[in-house]
Formats: sequence, structure tokens, C-alpha cells
Amino acid sequence: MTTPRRGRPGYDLESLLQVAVKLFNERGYDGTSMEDLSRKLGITKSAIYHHVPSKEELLRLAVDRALDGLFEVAAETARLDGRAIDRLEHLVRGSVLVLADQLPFVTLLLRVRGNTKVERAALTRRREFDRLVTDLVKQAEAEGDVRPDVDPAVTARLVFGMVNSLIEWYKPRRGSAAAELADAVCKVAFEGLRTGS
Amino acid sequence: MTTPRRGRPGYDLESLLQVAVKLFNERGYDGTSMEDLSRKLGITKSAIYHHVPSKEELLRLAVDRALDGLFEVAAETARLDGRAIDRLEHLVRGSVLVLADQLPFVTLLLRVRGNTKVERAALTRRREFDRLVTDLVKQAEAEGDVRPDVDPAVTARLVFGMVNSLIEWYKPRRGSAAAELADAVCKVAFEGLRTGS
DNA sequence: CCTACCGATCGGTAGG
DNA sequence: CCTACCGATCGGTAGG
Repeated sequence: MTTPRRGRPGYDLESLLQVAVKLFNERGYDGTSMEDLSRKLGITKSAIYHHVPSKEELLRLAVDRALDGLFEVAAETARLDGRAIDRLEHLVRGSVLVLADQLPFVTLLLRVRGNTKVERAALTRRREFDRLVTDLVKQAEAEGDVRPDVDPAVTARLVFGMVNSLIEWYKPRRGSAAAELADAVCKVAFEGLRTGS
Repeated sequence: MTTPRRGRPGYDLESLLQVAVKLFNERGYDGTSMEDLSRKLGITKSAIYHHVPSKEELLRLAVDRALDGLFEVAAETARLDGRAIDRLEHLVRGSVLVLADQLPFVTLLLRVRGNTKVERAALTRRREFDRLVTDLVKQAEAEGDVRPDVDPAVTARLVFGMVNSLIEWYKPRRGSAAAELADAVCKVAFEGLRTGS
């Protein structure tokens, strides 16, 4: 159901963004020059500036897409009833699915350091997401479903540290259900790797 | 027990490396110019080249230090008797301690992407370490101590994903025993975050 | 009037 | 550890 586009054929912003983000992830954002990107695209550097006003705007578009996906899952989670531990599992599972679905964007997001305005804005939203997770863990602990011998903020960070580490090795492929990966993450995170514990 | 140094006072390689790695972590390796570093050090760019032949050599020294620490723990682990699950716990705990002790070096290591020879050599050693972990998980599963319903390679990656994620938020401070952090990681990784499971 | 793009070049800074 | 530089490349913009 893609609308046939008018005008000169070539890249639109979306297809350009895909290539850019892939390259940023391979060589690092700072390590990728607009010249590198133009070569990869097969167009001139100037042509890139027809689509975006700056290199940083490409970064902004990418990290915002990742964050929008994560916050959508968080909003979905907040609408659920029932015990906090179940909502937490829903959030973990949903985050894995977003990560798998938007892998290049999430990868770029998780490597942002905070040296520019765009990066700092992204980090602020990430912290907001972390707070939602921590609150959920706290609530689940108050309901007696989460181990009380580890600080809730630490627990939250450890679990999402595990989720986020997927970007280091997960390779999406046709037929590989991301849902299975989400299952594995939930098993290890919630029940631990040890048997009979 | 530091030997008083002779010669002109100023930076030696070690103190220069500390500053460089800190800056690399703040701004990214590619995002840090030797000019930036020289300003931070309060010496000229050329003066840096008195200590090291290249920017990349600074990277090499840093990542090698991190890797040496991790492999020392791995060697220690291999010398232990007993069940694989206990050796695995020793390896996880030891890795957290190395991470906490050599935080800036491990941080830099974990951000390496593989675009240069130095980076690829580091990634090769990291993969070697990953193999050791996976083998240990497989053995522990064969001994019936690790859940058999998740692929051992996945389990190994998830657990060390959790360990490695500590670089994103852990702040060493006087009196904060890293051993407590290692305990928390082992609890959540081995027993899960859920109570009574 | 639109979208997509080119060849050429700006002032400034990179690692060495 | 410094001064004085290099070849090359940086992110970004001009008119068409």
C-alpha cells in the first residue's frame, strides 16, 4: 500500500535515514562523515542536504523513532490492570520486541553520550523511561512479587541492561520470531538461569 | 609504594592514559581530537607524541588493560574445582569486580566497534572471553544446574549483557563495596528478580 | 511547481 | 617538552 511517489526517483528521507543509521552504527556517529555517507548513498554530499538540514538531524530522527517505540509500549503497559509484576513483564517483553523491530534505531539511541543538544534530549527521555521501569519494580516489590534484598533501582537497571545488551548480538532474520527471544529474556530475568531455585 | 620519579615533572604514560581514557569515554574516541586531549592535559599536541606514537596506541593500551583483567579472572576460574555453576558464579562476580576496579578501561573496551586493527584485535579477544563463558554455561547445563529451556549461548550473552551494562550507571565511590554490587548481579542473574520462584 | 540532485568550493580543523 | 608546520579532510553551503 505504498503510494507511488511523484518527482525524480531516488532517495526519500526515509530510505536515506535507513542507510545513514546503518552506517552510523557500523562506524560510529562521530566516525562517519557526510562524505562517507554520500559515497555510500551514491549521491553527492550536497544532495543529502536537500533532505536534512544537518548531520545531527539524522541522529535526532533516529533516536526519536526508537524512543517513540519504547514509550508507546510504556503507555500500553500503564493501561493494563493487574499486578505490577505482570505489567513489568509486559514492559520487558514489549521493549525486546521494539528493540528487535527497530534495531538500528535503538542501537544508535543506546550509544548516545550527551555531547550535543540532540543527544542530551535523548538521554533525558531515556531517564524518563528508566524512572517508569523503576517505579514498576518498586510497586511489584511492595506487592511482594519482587525480591526485596536488592535495591529496586538496581534491579530495574540490571534487567534493562540485559534487554539493551541484545543490540550487541541480535541479528533479525526472516522467520526468527523475536517473541522467542523475548521469552528467553523474561525467563532469565524473572526466574534466573539456575534450575530449581 | 610509588617510586619517586626522576626527571622533569609532568605526565608519565600512566597519568596521561588516565586522562585520555576519561576524555574518550566522555566524548567518544572518534569525537575526541588530540587537540582536545592536549588542552585537557595542559600540554601541546606534540608533547603527547613524546609519550605515544599515535592516538590509536592510547586506545590499545586501554582496551588491553581491561581485557587482561578479565582474562586473569577467567584463568583463576579455570583453576577452580567443583561444579561449573559455581565457577560461573565466580567468573560473573570477578568480572563485576574488574569492571568496577578498571571502570574507564572496561567502558572504552565495551564501546569498541571494530573499524581499525586495534579495535578488531580487541573484539577478537572479547569473543574468546565470550566462548569461555558459553562453555561454562553449557557445562553447568549438562550438570543439571542451568535451565535447559534457553540456549546456552543466549543465556551466557544475557548474563554478561547484564554485567556489562553496569558501565552505563555504576559510579565508584569510597566505601561503596563493589562486592555488594557483584552480590546483587549474581542474585538477579542466578535466581531471577521474582520472589518464591 | 515539485522532488531529487550536481559540480564546485567555503572557512576551519583533523592527526601527525 | 615546544614551535612551526604538512597533506587531507571536516561539516556545511553556494548557484543552477
